[in-house]
Amino acid sequence: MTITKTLTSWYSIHKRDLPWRNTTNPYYIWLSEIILQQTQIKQGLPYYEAFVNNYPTVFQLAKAKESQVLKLWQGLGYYSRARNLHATAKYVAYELHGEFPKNYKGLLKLKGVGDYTASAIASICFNENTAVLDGNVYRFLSRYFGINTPINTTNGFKTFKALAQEILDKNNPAEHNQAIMDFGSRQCMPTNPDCTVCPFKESCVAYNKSLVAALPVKLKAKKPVKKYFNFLVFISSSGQTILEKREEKGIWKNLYQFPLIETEKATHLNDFKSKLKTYPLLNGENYELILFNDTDIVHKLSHQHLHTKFWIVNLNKLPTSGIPIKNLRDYAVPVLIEKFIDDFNF
DNA sequence: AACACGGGGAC
DNA sequence: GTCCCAGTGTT
Repeated sequence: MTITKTLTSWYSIHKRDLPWRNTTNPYYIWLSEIILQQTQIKQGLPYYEAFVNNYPTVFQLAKAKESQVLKLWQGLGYYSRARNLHATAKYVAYELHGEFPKNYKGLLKLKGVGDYTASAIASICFNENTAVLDGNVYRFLSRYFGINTPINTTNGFKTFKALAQEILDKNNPAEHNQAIMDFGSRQCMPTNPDCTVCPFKESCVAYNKSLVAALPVKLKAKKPVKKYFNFLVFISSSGQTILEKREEKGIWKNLYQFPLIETEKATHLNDFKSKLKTYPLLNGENYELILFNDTDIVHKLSHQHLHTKFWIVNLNKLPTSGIPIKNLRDYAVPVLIEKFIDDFNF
């Protein structure tokens, strides 16, 4: 029995019924693949439904404003995916007349489409023999073949990509690729897989050498840096507040937030008050300052831990142009801000 | 080659 | 707390 026959036999019983499994339309496959990058299916599924419903074709996505696309993406993270999604939709709609490239090489040129996504679309939509290599495939291959090369290195990528390509079913790459990913996700899972029911238990190197928990090998990530954020939540007597768009590159680009003052360490009421005396927006203004959260809210991201205070600034008239508080929810904001808006009773 | 980029969920 | 998730782009 070949690997691929065992995989597809397993897949015929255990495959999940997912909305993008019933189509080979590259627009829908592309949409699902971008949404699922570094994202579990359970988390991405409602976003896929929302995008399909709001933008049934690439032309409608192309016509949308980026702010609308980011609003629909709100909460999913890695927002460059949404910005690249929109840019690519415009490119496909207006430069390629709505037709996605029909092979790996062409797909790879699209913004937000890398080796994995190009391989997935090329195989699923166009039956091109390009093996996918995602977290699930890394895990299965490293265990089955007993390979301890770290997966998050250039050498690891080359090694596992070549192996994935070697075992790819050249007669049915679409089925093979989806089967191997589902298998990694549902049978050969990261922790405590039930290897006693695994169809590969006779030949799996990791299982037979008790290396399942040790594979795959992955180089350690850096520790996240701590940052100290102070958001100024302006509230005017006419019910307005101030939102700013994050224009600079980096985290949350093109999302909105309350005016932010970042400090080197945690602040307290009195030193923050004196700090505000040199803050341009509040220079010479009369206002009342109230700290919303007594203890810092710690928002944990992969690379940053954000220790956050929300300062309520009550005043008669805003020092600059603002927006009605009732319109706050029209703007795409980070989850940290969204949670505050939910918790604070405006 | 190393790093930045979100947020949720499992253990 | 640690690790992972249908990875990609930048430096």
